[in-house]
Amino acid sequence: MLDVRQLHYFVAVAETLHFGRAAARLHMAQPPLSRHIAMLEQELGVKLFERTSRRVALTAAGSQLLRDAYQLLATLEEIPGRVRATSRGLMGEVKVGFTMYAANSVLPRLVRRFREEYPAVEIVLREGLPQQLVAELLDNKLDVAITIRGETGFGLETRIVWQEPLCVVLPEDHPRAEAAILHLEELRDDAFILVSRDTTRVLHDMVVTSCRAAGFEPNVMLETQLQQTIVSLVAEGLAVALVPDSMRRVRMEGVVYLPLVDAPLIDQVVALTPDNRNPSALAMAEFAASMSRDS
Amino acid sequence: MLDVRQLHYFVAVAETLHFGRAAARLHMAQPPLSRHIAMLEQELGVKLFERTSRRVALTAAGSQLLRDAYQLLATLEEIPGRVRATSRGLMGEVKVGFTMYAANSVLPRLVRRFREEYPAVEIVLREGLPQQLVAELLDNKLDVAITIRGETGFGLETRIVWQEPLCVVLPEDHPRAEAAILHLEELRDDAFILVSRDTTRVLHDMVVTSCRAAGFEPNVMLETQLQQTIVSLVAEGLAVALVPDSMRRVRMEGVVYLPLVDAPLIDQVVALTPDNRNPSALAMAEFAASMSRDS
DNA sequence: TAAAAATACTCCATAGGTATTTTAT
DNA sequence: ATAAAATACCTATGGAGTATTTTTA
Repeated sequence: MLDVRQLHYFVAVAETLHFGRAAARLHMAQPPLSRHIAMLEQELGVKLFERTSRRVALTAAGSQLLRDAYQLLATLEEIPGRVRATSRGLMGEVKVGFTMYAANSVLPRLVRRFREEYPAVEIVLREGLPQQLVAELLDNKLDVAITIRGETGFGLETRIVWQEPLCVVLPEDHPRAEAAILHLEELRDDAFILVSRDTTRVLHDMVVTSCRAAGFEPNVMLETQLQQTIVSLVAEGLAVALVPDSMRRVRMEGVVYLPLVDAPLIDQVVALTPDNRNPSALAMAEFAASMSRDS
Repeated sequence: MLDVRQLHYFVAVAETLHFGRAAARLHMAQPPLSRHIAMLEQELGVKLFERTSRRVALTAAGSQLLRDAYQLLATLEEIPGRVRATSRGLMGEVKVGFTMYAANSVLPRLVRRFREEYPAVEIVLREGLPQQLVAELLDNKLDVAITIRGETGFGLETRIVWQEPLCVVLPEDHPRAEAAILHLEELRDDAFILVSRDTTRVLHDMVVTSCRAAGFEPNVMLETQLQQTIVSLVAEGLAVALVPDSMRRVRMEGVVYLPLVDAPLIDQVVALTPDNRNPSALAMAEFAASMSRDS
């Protein structure tokens, strides 16, 4: 294997074309320098310099080695910086899982701003259902997940990144569809569509709890897996529903979204396992949490 | 500057995740290996391994270093081969000058075949007049030149790569235009166009000498710089000319090319300065000379 | 308590220094 | 004749070894 120190020596001689001056530049005496070049030539089995006592010139092989040595020494010098950057989270990869709720609210901004701050960090994005995300976190398939608080279970660190109220979705021919704002008890006689409890327990329970707090038991007509389905069914005039405010982005013929008095807040959190040692993941989590504080 | 030996040690530990086994693989004892990893970590200012007495794992910085180290060590291993290849002429660059005579005859084949044999040698081609090529050779602007023997002057090494006879160009309405072959003396009363002596002395003199050998002094109507011009003027029916056989490739309305009995041969040579140390140039010269022997 | 990494110290190989010779202009 | 590279020989730094201690699962 080539000795990198000898490559340095070689570069000095190749640049000065003078063993004495090269030695001075290297803060060493000339004889050991001559010896090192001779060793290098022997190891390569190739003359690197045409030399007389008056003139030193590179051979073709020498020029090639000079080019290669420049390249190698440059990459060698870059390595420490890259490694240090990685240890500070400025370089690397974060695998981010997220729910559709995040996709419709905080995720795009988070990704955009994080990319500005950490351009050398590769962000790998994967959408999934809340439980799935938790499983992948615990399995180290994901670094962080942007999901709904309460779906995270134990053993995960969570920090709030976004809060949004529930709002009401009504068919546009509903008697209250023209209202500016609703009290939940005005819907005590309506049929409700809920997201199923085993998909997003927190959202399901939040709706039921809110209704009970408003003094009635909701009349649950059916439960679905996806929020999108809820909106579609409301559009058919079959029922009403409570959905996260960010669902307003899903515009659909035949539905209206209305705010709710004293609407309960849904917390979106960034979650990660406490033993995650990926500095970019920690940076991402910290960044997400700070974004929530700022806005 | 990072020590490459330490990078090797690091790779061994990173691959085995076990200091003892890594040391065994490196044919060394475990303590110095631990010390080297510690030094590397100190130099980088970064933890490379999470280690307990039971488990060793890479940190994010460690993974980054592993990737970088692989890359660096691989290029380091490639260098000797590249340098040796360069010294044997298998890699590098040859600057080849050539005349239009070469372009019309031997050059295309030479370049094609040389590229097959020496795919890693970059061939830089430049067309020029014979004297210009010689000047650029002496000035080290060119490595080799494919030109006409006799135009090379002194101080150059030359080897024949191609020989071709002179042939006759006639206007198609010339009385001898239907002949299968001509004796030069049949043209004793025709007007001649010659290439000017200061452009291609050898060609000029060869025509004059041939005519004299055939027993007459050529009636020189005019002299031109370019063979192409000669053919154009012959097409106008103004005169006849003797041109290298490869000029037949220049087909033109109104001219016919005929062979000549006892036609003198023009030698094309590869020329280079005797002090050229570019192995690719020597390879090219040798290759060109051998091509002439083979065909 | 046992397996494995870290520390203490010892030794020698080799990188570098000084003195000198060789070489080419 | 002289500038500069090569050779001879010496010295000492630091890398590797052995023995031992520390650590944690």
